[in-house]
Amino acid sequence: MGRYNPKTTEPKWQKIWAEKQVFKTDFDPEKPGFYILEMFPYPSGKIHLGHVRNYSMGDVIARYKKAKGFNVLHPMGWDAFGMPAENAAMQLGSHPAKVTYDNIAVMREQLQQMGLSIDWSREFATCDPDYYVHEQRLFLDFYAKGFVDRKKSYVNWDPVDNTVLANEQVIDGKGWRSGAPVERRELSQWFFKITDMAEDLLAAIDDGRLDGWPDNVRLMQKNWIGKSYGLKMTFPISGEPINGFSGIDVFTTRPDTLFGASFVGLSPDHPLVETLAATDPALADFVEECRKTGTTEEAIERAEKKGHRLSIEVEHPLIPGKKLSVWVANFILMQYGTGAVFACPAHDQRDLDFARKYDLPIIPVVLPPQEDPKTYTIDEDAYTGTGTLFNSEFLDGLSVDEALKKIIKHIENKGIGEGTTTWRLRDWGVSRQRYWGCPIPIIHCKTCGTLPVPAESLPVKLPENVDFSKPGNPLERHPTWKNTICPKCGKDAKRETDTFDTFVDSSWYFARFAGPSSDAPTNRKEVDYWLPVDQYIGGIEHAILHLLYARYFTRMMKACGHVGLDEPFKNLFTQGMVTHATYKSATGEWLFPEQVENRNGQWVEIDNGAPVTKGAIEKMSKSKKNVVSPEVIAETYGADAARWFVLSDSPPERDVEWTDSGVEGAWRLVNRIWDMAAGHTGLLDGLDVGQIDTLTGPGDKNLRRTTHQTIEGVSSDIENFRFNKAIARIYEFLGHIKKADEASKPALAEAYSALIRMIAPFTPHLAEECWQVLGGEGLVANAPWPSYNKDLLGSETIILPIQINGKKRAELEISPNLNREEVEALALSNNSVQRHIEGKEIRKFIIVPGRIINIVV
RNA sequence: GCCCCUGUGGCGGAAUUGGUAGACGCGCUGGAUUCAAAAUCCAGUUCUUUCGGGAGUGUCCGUUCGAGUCGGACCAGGGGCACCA
Repeated sequence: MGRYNPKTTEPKWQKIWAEKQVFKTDFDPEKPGFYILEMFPYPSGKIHLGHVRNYSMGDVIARYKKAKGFNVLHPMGWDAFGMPAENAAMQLGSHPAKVTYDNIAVMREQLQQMGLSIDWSREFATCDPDYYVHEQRLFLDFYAKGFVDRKKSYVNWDPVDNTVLANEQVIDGKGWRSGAPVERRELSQWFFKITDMAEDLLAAIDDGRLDGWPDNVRLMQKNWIGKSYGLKMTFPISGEPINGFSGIDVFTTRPDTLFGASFVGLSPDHPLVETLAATDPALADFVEECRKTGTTEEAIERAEKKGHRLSIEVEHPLIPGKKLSVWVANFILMQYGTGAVFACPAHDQRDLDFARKYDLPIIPVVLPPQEDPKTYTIDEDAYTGTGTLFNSEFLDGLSVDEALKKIIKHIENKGIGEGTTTWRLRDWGVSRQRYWGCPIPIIHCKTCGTLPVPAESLPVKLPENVDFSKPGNPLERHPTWKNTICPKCGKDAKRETDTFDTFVDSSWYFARFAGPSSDAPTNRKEVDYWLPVDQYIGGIEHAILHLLYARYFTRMMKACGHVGLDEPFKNLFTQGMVTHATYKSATGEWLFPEQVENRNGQWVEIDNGAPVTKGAIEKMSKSKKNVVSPEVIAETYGADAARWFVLSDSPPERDVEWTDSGVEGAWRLVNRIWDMAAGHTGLLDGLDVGQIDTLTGPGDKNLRRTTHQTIEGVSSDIENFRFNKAIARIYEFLGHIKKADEASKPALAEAYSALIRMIAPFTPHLAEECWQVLGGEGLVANAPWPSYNKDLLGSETIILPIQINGKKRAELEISPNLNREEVEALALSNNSVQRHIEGKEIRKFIIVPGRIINIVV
């Protein structure tokens, strides 16, 4: 037998799997279905290590479940709409469709070379009109059901390019191309009313529907939805009403601190502020200044706290005669609550920072335990903990919880406010002013208003001849595309030129896979059989947005009869990211890792020796160029070694920092297994796989015990996503097989048969080749998973560590079924134990059966 | 800033969830094989030591017979923050 050559072996088996349609899946109500799905990739051009890791994990599960007798659905498609293709069109002049489909062709080839057990017959891209026509149909259904809304919201506006920018395109508050300071601008946009379902999206997190999800993801979603109960109340404006406002409605989750109120703060986007700014140039300047912060919560929160005092004052609702100043503050978000707050600086850090800056009063009203009300003061830090109310009239002496209840009741009784539930979650804005997305099927008519495109006119296809020479939305400036006629009155009308957020595309693709050629958006019969996805796998970076939108979308689809369930993903596994250091040239451009090297401790560009700044270790992303291509590994060592390697070292949920070392080890393993198999040609000839497990032979107890222990361990490791541990076990098993010289042929056959079937999910090509050489029946891809016999797992003796005062001093090898007294006697007779307890009194004798002995002296 | 996560030898990591810290792999050292090399195989590898032992899981403090694991405070790194996907 020659050396193992993946270059010929891997394509050979891929061809055989394809010809025999081993991974093609059909609806079969007789068999239990198992739907495994990895988050589908954006076709960026080449697969990267994150993909290899993600799809290798999914493939292990898919092949394992198939071996366990499930009808496995393991599809693949492309999240194909999005900004990068449109940017490429602007920079290189190529059409987004061409760029996208070219990239898909390359990446499909690369994925196929990995030997994944995917049913390629179900493949689609979200930019296929055959896919997005159904997205438009779904939208019409949602529109009819009242799930869709049109309202104003803020976007990043580049005043030079006259275009809307994505958050990613805003760098230090400036447009990425123009360099102009970006403004926050209001625009009418389409929304899905996700807040209407906030209650159920939240409830499902804790009522068992998401029990198969990781706790941290559930917690993140819970915090994101952000249900909170508080008080909405009015602070009357002193004197005459201003511009029709007689009071300011504020929302607070800490009404217990009402007597510590120091001032009232308004968002720069608050309607009252807008009316005042019309006649107050200084205020208008301040508001404009605030709007330069951009739209992200992060930017607003991190910006230096700034305020502008208004000329109006409000009255404290419970303290007659007390007036509070009113400020516009840049950190107050219009989207949350009422866009106005009352501030209690003593018990809120942001309010405290603001109060210190503008010299506003600080009145503590919650006294921490063990503090004296006469001497208690607030220094650097606001006190946000629990305690006893003081300085608060009728609330004095109450706990925070009691005070919250009492004050809400009190305000409600006075009729100046009410207890209210608010949500952090905002409606989902789906409008994008871009070309490369699914057109929103809406028609604007001057007489009839806004109308949905009639279902029979779908799809609304993207025009192909578009102009990318300038920034802005090509659909908007296309000479003819937006011209249409009103479906109601027949007069000239305009198409909606916004396209969908790409999160819409990825919110239902999993349902489409269960019937990819259906005339309706979904094939109900197949959807009911396959869904929910039994195992969903993807990056932790999608923990909130994608997963929350998909959960909401599924509810909307259910309401329209397209699916029969609320929660699309039964079990979720979030893998860690593949990270790598970033490198920046002296001119501030990102560099690929292969462009730089370390010379005497200094990072330089290989081409010209120019100095390079090594930046943070971040998730691999094309925009920062800190990517390592898996091609080199696959070309040198083959797909199996690459798959084995990405799963072998790190626990799957953890981030991995990529290093080159270690691939060699995977390559060695491939060869080692091949050599072992090649040394036992025909070992499995004529043996029925199912029968091997019951064979017995003399003198090979140890080998059989190891074989069955390994089967048990590897099976549970795979079920629990502990691929690194499964692999470690296989390494140990290899060592045992090699040393089992005296084992009989049947025991050896059992070991080899189990070994090859256990490595098959990890290194499928190698497994097929070995299976063939050993004389296994059929394809290992179709072979059942090895089973183990519980009776063969146990060993005759166990090793019990002995501790004296919690420190290990000796070991005891005993039979596991000795009783307590016998163990105690054996322990005390041990030499090392005697030396350590000599002359001391035994105060406690702890025996944890099968675990440990601890003697306290 | 807010929410979530992570931290163990030279490196990636393991530890049955409170019970022998360092499985397995990488790297390194020594040996075998070879004309030589590659490949392969075998052995060793937390630090320290007067060879009895002592120290040790980011830092400090606590709970316990016993802490990598539980609690508190802190430090460092990563992810998300609604138009990157």
